[in-house]
Amino acid sequence: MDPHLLRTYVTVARLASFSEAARELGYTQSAVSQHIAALEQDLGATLLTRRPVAPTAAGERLLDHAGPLLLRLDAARADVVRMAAAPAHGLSLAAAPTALTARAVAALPAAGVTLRVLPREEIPAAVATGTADLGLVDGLAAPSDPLRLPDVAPLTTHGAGEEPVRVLLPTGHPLARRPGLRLGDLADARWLDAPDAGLPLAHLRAANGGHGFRPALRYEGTDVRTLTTLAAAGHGLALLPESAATAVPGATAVPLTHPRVVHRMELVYVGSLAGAAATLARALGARG
Amino acid sequence: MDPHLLRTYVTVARLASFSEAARELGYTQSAVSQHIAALEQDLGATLLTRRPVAPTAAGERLLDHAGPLLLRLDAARADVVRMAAAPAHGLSLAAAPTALTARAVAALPAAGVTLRVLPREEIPAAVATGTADLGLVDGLAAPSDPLRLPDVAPLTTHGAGEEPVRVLLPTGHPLARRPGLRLGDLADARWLDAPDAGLPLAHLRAANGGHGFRPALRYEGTDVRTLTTLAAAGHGLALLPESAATAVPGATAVPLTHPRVVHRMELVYVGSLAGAAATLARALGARG
DNA sequence: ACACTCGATAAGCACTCCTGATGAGACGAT
DNA sequence: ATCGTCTCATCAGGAGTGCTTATCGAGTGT
Repeated sequence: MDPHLLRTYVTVARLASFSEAARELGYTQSAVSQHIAALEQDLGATLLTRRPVAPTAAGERLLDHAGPLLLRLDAARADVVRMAAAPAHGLSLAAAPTALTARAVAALPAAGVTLRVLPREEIPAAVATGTADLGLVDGLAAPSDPLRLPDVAPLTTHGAGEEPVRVLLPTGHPLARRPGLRLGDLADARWLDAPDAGLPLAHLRAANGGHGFRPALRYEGTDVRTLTTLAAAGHGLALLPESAATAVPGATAVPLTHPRVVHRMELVYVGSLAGAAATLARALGARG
Repeated sequence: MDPHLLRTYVTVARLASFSEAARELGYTQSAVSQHIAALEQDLGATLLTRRPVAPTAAGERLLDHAGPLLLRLDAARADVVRMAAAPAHGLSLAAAPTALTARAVAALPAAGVTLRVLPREEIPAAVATGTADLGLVDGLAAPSDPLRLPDVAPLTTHGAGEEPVRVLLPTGHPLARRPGLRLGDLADARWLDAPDAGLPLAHLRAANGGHGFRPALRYEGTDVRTLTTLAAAGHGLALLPESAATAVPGATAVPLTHPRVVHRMELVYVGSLAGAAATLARALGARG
């Protein structure tokens, strides 16, 4: 199972074409054909149907594995290379959209920081592969419980604060006057689905036994303001940290009383912090 | 970063010898030397000091990555191969020690099952690499929260029941008469440390901010009866699921009132269940 | 001082892996 | 139906890789 072969396999599967994959990878079509044949012989299973080119059942399983595998490989290489390379001069921070509270932004130094906003799931990968020196992820969790992060590499995490969670709804909404809301009562409401902006509706549905939490409008992007505007306009409910949900024109943020979850922020990095990264981490309120 | 090179690297690091590693891998010493040289050139960093052979800082990082990486690789291969191979006749179940409640054991069919008890952390790997068809893991979690499992491969998990947690102490112990105990009050007590038998003291310490929960006696093994006997003899406290902690001669099991955690069991498998495995899963009480 | 162990290096050779050319189906247009 | 075209499989050849054997140089213990 040469990573090379794996890489050509995933591109062939993605492009659904041997010749296209060959062009993209800089090989000849012949080489790609031989790669796939070698993989199939090695594993003792046909991975792709030809004409049309599509993964078989076994091929689908391999695809599930291949992504994380190649990612980990990149992460390992980046990690080791980083130790040998000269320390970077700038400092780059990858943050989830809703993790960028005013407090976090205020903690950034005046100059020399590159800030990149990414979907939450991609942040550990970005940190592991060296795209960012420091990651700031967030998510819902039971109070003082650590977040569940995809483990692409051995990463270190530090808690960096928690805050209450609120349900954002249009001011005219019948539930907007309530002092608090229970999530279970909102399963049948219309929700915003914004996986990249930190509103993982699928998680809520899963926590509710797979029922309810049907998406009304799906937003693909990482802008929280857009999200709050959509919620205010009645396109669906949004579950947001207090700091992101307050002071939204035309919307009311009602505290969530049950289940007892908080919006938690965590700092992610590889190895140990040094220099500017350590300073920033302290400023962001990282606690052991 | 050929997995081959990675594999020889980890064995060299483990054996702290090029020649020994060559013998174990069936290569010549020369080949091993060239492998390491190739890796070092590829990554642009020296990974090992020679004489004595020991990993450098960069090498240590690579070692951290290599284990999970090679494991995932094995898991991927096993998963794909399994799809092509004939379905196994027997059914093998890997279970964590404290996950084997009387209810679980009663659910096993009369014949045709291979049962293997493993430390909790190894079960996902065993299932992923095909060593077991079905895994039964357990652990402490907030009520209805899923467990945190090392993700070696894309695995499916199903909740399979929760039960209260109890602190097991000798009947004569001053705290044994209490109706309930708070974990925070027990940080300074003497605890049993049994990582393989499902008593991860390190987790308790981590949850407590790294303080307290000092190990009194460390037990390396997977036998729960031994553990309860040790607790009854006063060698240290043990945190166990209700079903494992009750009816222990000489010991009293006091409910844990805070934090609100439960002992949760989950079924782990790869892909979807079929045949005997599905029947067993239903019997074990798996819920969607 | 000596033999011995261990890792690095050099040379040789088999084998791998790529390219370029050709073959074999499938599909659409005429 | 026939042709042209597109796509993947196969074949043959050559550059390069990766292994082995052989030898060296540097520590190490006797």
